[in-house]
Amino acid sequence: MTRKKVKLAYITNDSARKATFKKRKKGLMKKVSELSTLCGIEACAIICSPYDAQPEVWPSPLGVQRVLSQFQKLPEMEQSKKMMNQESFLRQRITKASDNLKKQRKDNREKEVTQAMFQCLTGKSLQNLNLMDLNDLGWMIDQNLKEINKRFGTFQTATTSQMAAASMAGPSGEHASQRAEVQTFEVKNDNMQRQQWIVDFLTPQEPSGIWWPG
Amino acid sequence: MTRKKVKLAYITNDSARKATFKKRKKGLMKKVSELSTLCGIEACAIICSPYDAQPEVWPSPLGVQRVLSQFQKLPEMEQSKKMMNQESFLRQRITKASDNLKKQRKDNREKEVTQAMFQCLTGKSLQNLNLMDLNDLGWMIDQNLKEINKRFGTFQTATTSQMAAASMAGPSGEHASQRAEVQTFEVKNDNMQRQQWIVDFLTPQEPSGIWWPG
DNA sequence: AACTATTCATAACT
DNA sequence: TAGTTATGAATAGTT
Repeated sequence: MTRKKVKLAYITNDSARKATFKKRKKGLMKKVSELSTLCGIEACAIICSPYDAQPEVWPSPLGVQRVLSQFQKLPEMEQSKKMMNQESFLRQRITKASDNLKKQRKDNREKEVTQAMFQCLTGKSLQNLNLMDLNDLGWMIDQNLKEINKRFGTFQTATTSQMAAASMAGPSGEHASQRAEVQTFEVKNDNMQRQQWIVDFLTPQEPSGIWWPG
Repeated sequence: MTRKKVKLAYITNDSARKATFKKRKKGLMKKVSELSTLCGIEACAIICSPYDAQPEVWPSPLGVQRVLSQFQKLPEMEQSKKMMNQESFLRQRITKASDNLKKQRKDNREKEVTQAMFQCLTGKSLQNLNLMDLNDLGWMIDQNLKEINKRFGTFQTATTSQMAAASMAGPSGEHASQRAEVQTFEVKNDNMQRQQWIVDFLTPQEPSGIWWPG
């Protein structure tokens, strides 16, 4: 019943800390054992704690000595070179976490905009979207239109397909259908026109605003 | 998309072994780092592999030396005493696994019998149960009856409750209701009687066998 | 290297 | 202290 994500910090509660230590020490030893078995490499672990008079080691005193001798043979300078110290280790994890956050935010935004797009298709008003939302929405619709046209190109050039495309296009599609002479729904990536359309849309004194059926 | 449970053995495929090594080494270092942070203890890890010219260590050369000095101070005999060697480690895991298997079998059996009991209540025939099944079923029904009677004792002694109890009791309940004079459904743990009942039940030439509604 | 279905580890609870 | 369980984390196989 793990409640939260466990903040990575010293556990101040004594008994909780000891319990966690016991569990994690066991888990760690198991991991070392598995790594060694699966990959056929020599590894050792040494854990010193106030709970045990002696350090706990894996796999055995001799095993530890064997691995240590490999390590200690290296001159001090060489040791430092390849090794990861605690600071760089943490720095690496922070960087990773930041990258991840950024990616998540991007994903979330894309999902939001996609949702807005589909809400358009089911007739929801766009009145509560701000300028940035509308811009992103327009971009996404363009992307979808491009994809649709690309697929059209693969199969046919007949005009019978145009209606289906229009029904999936949202605002830009609507916009496009107002100039029905255009033979396909090729995206005219005309940002100025869109900006104007959005401004028109957001201007309240225009009573003939675009409404979605629903 | 992990298919199987990963048998704990040397991975013969070279590239798979290397990939696993990389992933698990990273995971292991993270675990060591977390243990150290969460519990405020000094730990180090050293991993030697053919993939890296030098051993990889955590948390740093100095950190390793610090932990090692604690370890190496101990006389050899002391070291061996508390330490877990590879054999005893594996032996411990085997014992644990066996215990677990036994417990699982017990649990499964209990679930089986419980299922049979509820199938009784929904009118399924008992013809395909063997002697051991019936014995266990009887035992379980007794346990349930005991529990029911215990709860009855807590609330009331009125006879109106008896019918509800009978409807939950399964074969033994049916058996009991044939001696309707009994004031409560106290379990008469009469094994001889039950054995006889089971034998009767299993004897095919008895056409007046007990049938469950359904 | 990135992805996900799945196994594994374990925090919180008895 | 040890056992249980829901949930977060690690990772095997794949792309």
